[in-house]
Amino acid sequence: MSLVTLYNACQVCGDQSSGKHYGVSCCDGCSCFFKRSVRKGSHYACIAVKGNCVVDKARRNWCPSCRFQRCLAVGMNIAAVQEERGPRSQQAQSSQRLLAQTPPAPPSPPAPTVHFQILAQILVTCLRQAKLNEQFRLVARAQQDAILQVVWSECFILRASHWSLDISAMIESCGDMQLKLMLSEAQQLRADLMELNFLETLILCRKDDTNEDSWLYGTSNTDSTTNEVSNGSDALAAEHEALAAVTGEKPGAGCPLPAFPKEELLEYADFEDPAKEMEEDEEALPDTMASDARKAEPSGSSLDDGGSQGEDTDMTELTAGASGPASRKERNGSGSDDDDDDDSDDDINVVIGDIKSAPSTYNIKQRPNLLAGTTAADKAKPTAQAGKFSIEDFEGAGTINGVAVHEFSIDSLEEKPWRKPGADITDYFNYGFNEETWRAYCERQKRFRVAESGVGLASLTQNVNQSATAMAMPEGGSTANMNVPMGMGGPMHHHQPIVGLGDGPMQMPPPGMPPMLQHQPRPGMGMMARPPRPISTTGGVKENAIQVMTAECREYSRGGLGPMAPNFPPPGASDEPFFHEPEPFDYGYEPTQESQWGNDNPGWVPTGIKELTPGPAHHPSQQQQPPQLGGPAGMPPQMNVPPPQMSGPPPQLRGQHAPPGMMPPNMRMPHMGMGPPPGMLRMPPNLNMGSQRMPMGGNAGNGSTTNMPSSSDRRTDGYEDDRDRRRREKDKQLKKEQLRKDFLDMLRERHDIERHTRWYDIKKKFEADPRYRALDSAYREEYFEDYLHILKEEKRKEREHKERDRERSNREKARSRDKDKDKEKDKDKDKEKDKDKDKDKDKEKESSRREGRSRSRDKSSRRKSKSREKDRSERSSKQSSSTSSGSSSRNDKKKSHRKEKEEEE
DNA sequence: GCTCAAGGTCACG
DNA sequence: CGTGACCTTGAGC
Repeated sequence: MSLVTLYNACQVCGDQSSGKHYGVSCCDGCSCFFKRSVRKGSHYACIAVKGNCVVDKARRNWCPSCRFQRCLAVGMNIAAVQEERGPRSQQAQSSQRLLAQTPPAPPSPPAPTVHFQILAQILVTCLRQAKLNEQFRLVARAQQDAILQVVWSECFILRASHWSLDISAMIESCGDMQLKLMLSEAQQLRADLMELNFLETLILCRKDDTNEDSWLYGTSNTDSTTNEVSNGSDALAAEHEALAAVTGEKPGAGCPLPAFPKEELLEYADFEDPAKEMEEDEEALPDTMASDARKAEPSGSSLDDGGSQGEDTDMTELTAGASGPASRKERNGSGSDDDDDDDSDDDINVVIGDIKSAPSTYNIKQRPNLLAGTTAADKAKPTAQAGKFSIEDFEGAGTINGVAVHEFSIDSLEEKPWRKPGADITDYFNYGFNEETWRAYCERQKRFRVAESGVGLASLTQNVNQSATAMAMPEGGSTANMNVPMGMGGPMHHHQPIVGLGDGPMQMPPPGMPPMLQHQPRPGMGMMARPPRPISTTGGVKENAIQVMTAECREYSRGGLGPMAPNFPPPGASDEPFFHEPEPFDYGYEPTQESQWGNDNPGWVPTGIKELTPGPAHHPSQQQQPPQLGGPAGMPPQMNVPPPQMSGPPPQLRGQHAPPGMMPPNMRMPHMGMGPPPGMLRMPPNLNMGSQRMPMGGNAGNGSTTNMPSSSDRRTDGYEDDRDRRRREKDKQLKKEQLRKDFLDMLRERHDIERHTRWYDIKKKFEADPRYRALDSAYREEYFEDYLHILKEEKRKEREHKERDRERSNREKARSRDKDKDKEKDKDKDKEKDKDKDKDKDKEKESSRREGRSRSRDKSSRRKSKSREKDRSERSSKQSSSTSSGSSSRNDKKKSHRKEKEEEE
């Protein structure tokens, strides 16, 4: 082992390298670990599930999965691991036999198996990442599987292009130029981790022709909740399927990819599926494969699609309007021409009738104490069923002074009790909101609501304190406002009064509202517990009870949007990257969206979707709105979305599909109000539909169809707004990071900070520093803690290093000491032997004296030879024992050998 | 004979 | 039972 390698760091764990092992400079531990893993064919599962555990000296044993993955990533050569040779005692014999029988296999040309292992590793990683994708997780498992079957190849290319190890050689060896080209194109994106994840989400969550039929729109059996038919496989089956697809079994692969040996891949799929255990009891993999349209789509183009969208990473993001398929289509140039196609599935239902008086099929759990009043309409509603959500839960916003809670300006409060010293902010804000984040949250709520239907606008007008804010609302909201034909504004002011805006007691407030205004999320609400949207329960204006229901509406409801109680994170959260970027040191509890937003049941999916899927009976033929009732003539179909006030199912559909207690068709979830969930990119374009919907309601009121801006315009506006917003947020994030860095640098400049230094003691010393001032006070202490943590880590490493050095020097000293001792012992022995010889000689002399000089010489020579033999045997026994104890060295052997020779001489 | 990179062994946690 | 330090072995120079 050379000194150079001695002080190299292990490429796997950073420990001291003991030389090159399997092609990589690494430590004994990692070498051994790799060898054992390969030999045993160990399949590990990441303990943290994420597959991004830190592999360093201290933590390399935490997660063997990640360690092995790291081994592969740094290029350890599986093929270099030889077969077991058996115990040493038998090695000599067996090796001779082996040598005679078979020529030794060359260890290193990287065999195809290595490629497969690594490529399979990549594939498993990207499948796993997909499963962990925050947005993708919102989709039902079975749907995830279906999507993965279609898009795995794109994800694979994406991951492969950014794999830590350059796999281009492997890809090249596959001989597929197209694949190589795609890979290099993807590599040119040079996406960072966040962008990578974002692109992946785009791939996973985009809507396209394939999946809207098969799973997104509920025409397949893939819904996990409604279709309990399970083939016994778990979600891992998706990986199997995807892997199988690579092998050519399934035609779903869009990308040309190297043909993996199926066995190996399946093995790998088993190998590292973190979700396996978690999902064992989950639903089966759907049999439905992607539609032909999707298959026909050149994977390259789809990747390019993702890639081009990658440029928009910072702008697309959360809102359906911006990131949904419509925007994609617009960007692709087909624009609104495709709307018809889009909407062919939209199943527009126009329902005329007295919704209020009609028996609702919603399973409403009445909460009379919270309802704004028991109007006739309210009374008409059916009684609640326990465990089901209530439409009021959604639609009935809590109110403060007659203003919906999320439209109520807390700035208007003269007294802000949560600011008082000693006040517990959680007494006033739930879900981690504080005044600032709540305010921003409300802003966003308003924006979305206004964009959606104008209802928010209406409600804003009720709030004097906020009207100005609303009008000055940045981004999409204002645009939408301007587009709202106020002339149609019946619904806002008269025809469909807004729940919670009345004088009655407030209704269900959104999460985060002051407890005084809020009730706890109810069991059974699950993902439905989203912040409500104002809806009429008080007006009961029958003549406007027109329902236009679109598939988007349904899709919005069922696309897994539920888990987000508020459909988008609070502003505080929005500062965070859209994705959870794997934190290298992140092992602890990580608040998920679900946990933060009080989602009781993340896996919840609305029931009855399959049954509720509109059949041919109410397909466009039926659903085309009569001109006098539906949207204005010529209005794009997606404009004809139901007015938010709608609270009952289309009468003609009642009872047709929905069993008693089920949600009505087209209303799988009483979605209404909020914006799309973060990153629900696959949502249909009209999810951000308020601006389209509102005029619809207005139109219902007076039939006016004039001044209707085109939906595409509005969507584009929303898209632009979102782009800006994303840009701003990204900039903000960068600034924040820079501030943090500066702050840490500032701390580092002071050398008197120690582990136990307290922030309050030291912060005064920084007050003059601009870096200190630049940072928001809320973050200072936090970053200080971070710095202390970093200090600790550094000290720990230093200590370890010193200890290592000390141990090494001790070891060396001990060795030299042992050698000295051995020498001394040998000398002593030699002396003793000499003495013995002397004694023998004396004895011999004596005996010779006794027996006679003539015979003595012969005898003594014999004795001498005997004693020599004895000595030799003694030494050899000693030598063998020392070698068996493992402490002998070659030097010792040589010494003893020399002594023997000397003695023989 | 040296170095390097395979192997095996075994105390340890 | 996994880990990792340590030792042995054999090929190549």
